Amino acid sequence: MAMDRDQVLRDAAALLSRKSTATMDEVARAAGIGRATLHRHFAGRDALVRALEDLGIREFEVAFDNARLDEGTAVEALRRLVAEAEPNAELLAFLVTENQLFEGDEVNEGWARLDARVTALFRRGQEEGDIRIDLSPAWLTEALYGLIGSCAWAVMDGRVAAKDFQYMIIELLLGGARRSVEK
Amino acid sequence: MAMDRDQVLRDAAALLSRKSTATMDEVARAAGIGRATLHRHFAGRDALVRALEDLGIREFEVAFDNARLDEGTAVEALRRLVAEAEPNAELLAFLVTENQLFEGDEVNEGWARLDARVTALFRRGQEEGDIRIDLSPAWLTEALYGLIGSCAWAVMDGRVAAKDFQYMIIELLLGGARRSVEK
DNA sequence: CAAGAATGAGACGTCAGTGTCTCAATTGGT
DNA sequence: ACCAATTGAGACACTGACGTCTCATTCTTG
Repeated sequence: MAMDRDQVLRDAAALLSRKSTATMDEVARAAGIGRATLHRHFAGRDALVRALEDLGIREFEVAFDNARLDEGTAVEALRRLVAEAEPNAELLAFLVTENQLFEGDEVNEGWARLDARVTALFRRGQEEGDIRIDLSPAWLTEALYGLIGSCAWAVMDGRVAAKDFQYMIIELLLGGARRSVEK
Repeated sequence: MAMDRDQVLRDAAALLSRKSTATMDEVARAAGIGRATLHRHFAGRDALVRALEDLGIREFEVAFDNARLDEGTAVEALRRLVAEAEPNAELLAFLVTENQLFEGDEVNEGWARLDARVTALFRRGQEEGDIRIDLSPAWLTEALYGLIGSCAWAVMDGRVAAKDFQYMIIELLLGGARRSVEK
């Protein structure tokens, strides 16, 4: 069977986001391939992590494009964004939790660019009056990442149904847990 | 200077939550002590992690007690909970992200007990009509952990002011990002 | 069906991190 | 000021993971 590079990386992300000290052998097993094959495609652990960063940035660059963050209201764009992010949620969880990586790297740049797009989205929502102004765009961005990661883990552990992924994130992020009188 | 065991563990958690592959030497430096001293107090890396689990569970057991989760409305209790959790937010972040640890351990039990208390709090809020019923208590629990961890990191990185910690978490968790018409 | 490419399993040397030890320096209590 | 306890720094051997290699097997392509 031909190795699906991206799928291997996704499996690696799912494992490493939960057990970042996992052995290369464990990563290989988690991806269903041999350790030798893993080394053939990724020179070493560093290269693997670098590849995870690259894939993550590329995937979310595409996801953001597909979500058309500039179209419609910010709230609508946010819904599309979460939907587009779902397939790569575990990858995002890994990148967010392991940002030891962003130390003097140029990867920092790619990530900063993504960050800026999300932050700008929230800011636009604030300017249009749809998003609260007492919560900073930077915090809302972090919170979005955190909720996506948390939900991805909850789904992995079976505490949240996969089909509820988008709903749980969007509803909590936008509406909050408190039950409003109206509605 | 006498070594402050708990402070060392807190420093270790702050580092390990962001760089879980950190060396014992790096942990020691982060805690401002020598590697030998670190080994004197914690037999090894496993023992260190175990100590982090123990401290975390103990701290949050106390924090939950102090928050008096059964008194007043669930929303009020939740505010107290976040306030009590703040000093140990980085510790929580470590425990939540590195739950590889919970594999056949008895630590699982301590954590499950804490989990149950938070989940029960959200459930109580739902029964009292203050919390939305379309978001499961299990998810709200995970989301709370995630937001606390995310905010702790954001504060560490300077993206959120430390003084806004409680406000950012509580307001987002309870009220959501969307700006409601009334209010 | 045959030739080429890719994979899995295992063996092997290497090395960074670990855990232990010693000893001088510092600290804290009396 | 003294003594006991603790610490930091360094040296040391050891271990587990890493990275490379080989070879038989499987998969792919024409």
